Amino acid sequence: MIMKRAVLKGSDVNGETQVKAYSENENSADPTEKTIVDRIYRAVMEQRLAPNTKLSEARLCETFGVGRMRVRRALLLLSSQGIIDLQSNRGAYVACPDKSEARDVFDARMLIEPPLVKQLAQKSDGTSLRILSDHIALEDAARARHERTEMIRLSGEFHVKLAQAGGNSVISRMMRELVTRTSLIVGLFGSSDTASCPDDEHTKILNAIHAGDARRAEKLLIAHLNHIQSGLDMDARKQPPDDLASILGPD
Amino acid sequence: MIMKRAVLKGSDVNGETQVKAYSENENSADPTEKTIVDRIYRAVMEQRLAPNTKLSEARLCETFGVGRMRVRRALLLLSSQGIIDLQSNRGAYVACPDKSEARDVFDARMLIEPPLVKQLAQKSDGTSLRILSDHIALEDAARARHERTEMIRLSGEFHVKLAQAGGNSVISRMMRELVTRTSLIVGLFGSSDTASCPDDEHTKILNAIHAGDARRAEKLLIAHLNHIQSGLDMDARKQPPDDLASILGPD
DNA sequence: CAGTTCACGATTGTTAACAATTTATGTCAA
DNA sequence: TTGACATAAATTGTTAACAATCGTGAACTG
Repeated sequence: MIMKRAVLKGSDVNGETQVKAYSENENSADPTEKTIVDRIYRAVMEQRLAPNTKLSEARLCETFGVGRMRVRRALLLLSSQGIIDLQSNRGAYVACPDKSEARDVFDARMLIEPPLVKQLAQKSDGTSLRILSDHIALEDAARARHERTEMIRLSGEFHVKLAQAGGNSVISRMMRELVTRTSLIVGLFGSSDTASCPDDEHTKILNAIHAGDARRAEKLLIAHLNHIQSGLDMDARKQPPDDLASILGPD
Repeated sequence: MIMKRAVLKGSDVNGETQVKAYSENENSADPTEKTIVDRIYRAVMEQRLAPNTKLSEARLCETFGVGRMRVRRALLLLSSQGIIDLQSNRGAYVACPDKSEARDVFDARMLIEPPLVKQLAQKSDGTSLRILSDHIALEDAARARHERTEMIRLSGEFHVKLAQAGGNSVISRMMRELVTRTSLIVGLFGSSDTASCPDDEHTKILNAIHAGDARRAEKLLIAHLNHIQSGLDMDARKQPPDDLASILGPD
C-alpha cells in the first residue's frame, strides 16, 4: 500500500520544466534541509532534473512548503557536492559538468570502486550481500515493467549499496555523490537512449562477490564502468536546455 | 617577509580556549564562507582546535568580522564534511570521532590512497612531482625548526598534494576531508606525542614514485598509513576537553 | 532597422528583529 | 549541603523586511 510516496517530479508545462512535491497530500512533517537535499538528489539520479535547470528559491519554497532559509541551506549543501552550481546573484542551476569534470568523476570511480568490490569479495557479509541481491531483484522488476526512471535510479543506487555493503559510512557518502554526478554526466554525454541500463552486469558482479572471487569481481566492475563510459561521447555534449532549443522544440 | 599571515590561532586565556584572527591588521577583504571554512580546516589540521571545542556563532562573527549568516553557512558546510558536529539548538562543536568513525576514515584512506599513489607512479607528471619534493623540503625545514603545528599541518598536507598531483579535483577534495578528519582522530587517539611525525617516509614514497616503481610506492604508502594507525590506541580515547579535566589542569 | 539607454520587475543577498530553546543563576525547602 | 524548581541570561532558529544585483523590454537615437 505504498502509493502516496511524495516524489519530486518533473513535468513539462508550457515549455518549462516544473518541479513539484507534496502535490496530493502534505501530511509529511516539515522537511528539513536533509529532506530537500535527498529529494533533489533523487530527482537528479532519475534524470528528471536535467542539467542547467534553474532551481529558483521561490519555486523550491512553495514546492517543499518551507521558508527560504531551509531552501538556501539545502542549495548550499548541494553545491558543495557538485550537484548544483550556485552562481552569485543569479541563482542555482543543476550542475552541467564539462568534459574535464566528467573525466574526474569517472576516474574517481575507477580509483575507488575496484578496490572496494575486491575487498567486498574477500570478506563478504551474508546479510549485506542479501541486500544487494534483493536490490537486483528490484532492478529486474523495474526493467520488466519498462519503468525508465526507476531503472535509472536503481541502476545507480546499486553502486551506492555496493559501498554501503562495505559498512563504511565515509565511502558510502562519497559513492552517493559520485553516482549522482554520473547521472548528470550520462544525461549530458550519453548517446541517445543507450544511456540507461547495464543489463545483467550487476548480477555477474554480485555473483563473483558471492563466490569470493575478488579478482573476477574487480575485473567485472572495471569492465562495467568502462562499458558505461564507452556509451558516452565526451566530445559531443548535448546542448543543455538553457537556451531556446528546448523551448522552441526540435524543429 | 611573510610575517602578518593572519591565522586562526588558539590561545588559552583565563581557562578558555580562544579563537582569533585578523588580530594585527584587518586589511583582508570580507571573508566569504569559503575563507571561514578554510581557516577552520587549517586550525583543525594543525590541531589547534581540539575536538569538542565549541564554536559559538557570536565568537566566530567577531573573529572573522562577518555577519551571522556567513558563519552559519560555513558551519553547515563544515558539518556536512564531518569536521564539526552541528547540534540542534545547542551549537557547533569540533567533531569528536568515535572508534567507529575513526575506523571508517582510515579504511577509506586505505582504500583510496594506495591505488592513487600506484597510478601516480605509473604516469607521473614532472611539474607535479616537483611540487611534492618542494613540499617535503618545507616539511624538513619545519622539522629542523621544531615548529610543531607547522609540521603537523604540512605532514597532512603532503597527502592532499599527493592527490592534487593526480590532477583530479574530486579526489583532491575527498583527500582534504579525510586528512583533516585524520588530524582529529590522531589528536583524540594518539599516544602522547608520537602523534606528530612520520619522519622520512614521505621522502621514500616520493622517491618510489619518481623511480616509477608503482608497486613499491604503493607498499610504502600502505606501510606509512599503518604506521600512523599503529601510533593510535583505538580503545583509549582521550577525554575530550569538554568537562573539567582541561580546565582544572592535569594534577 | 540596429544599437543603446533607461527603468522596471524579478530574484538573490543581507541585515536585524523576533521566537524558541537551552543553559546558567538563584532561591527555597528538606 | 543537596536537590528541585523557577527565573533570567545567553544562544540558536526563524521570519520578515530591506538592499543589491541581474534580466528584460520599452523607449529613444542614430
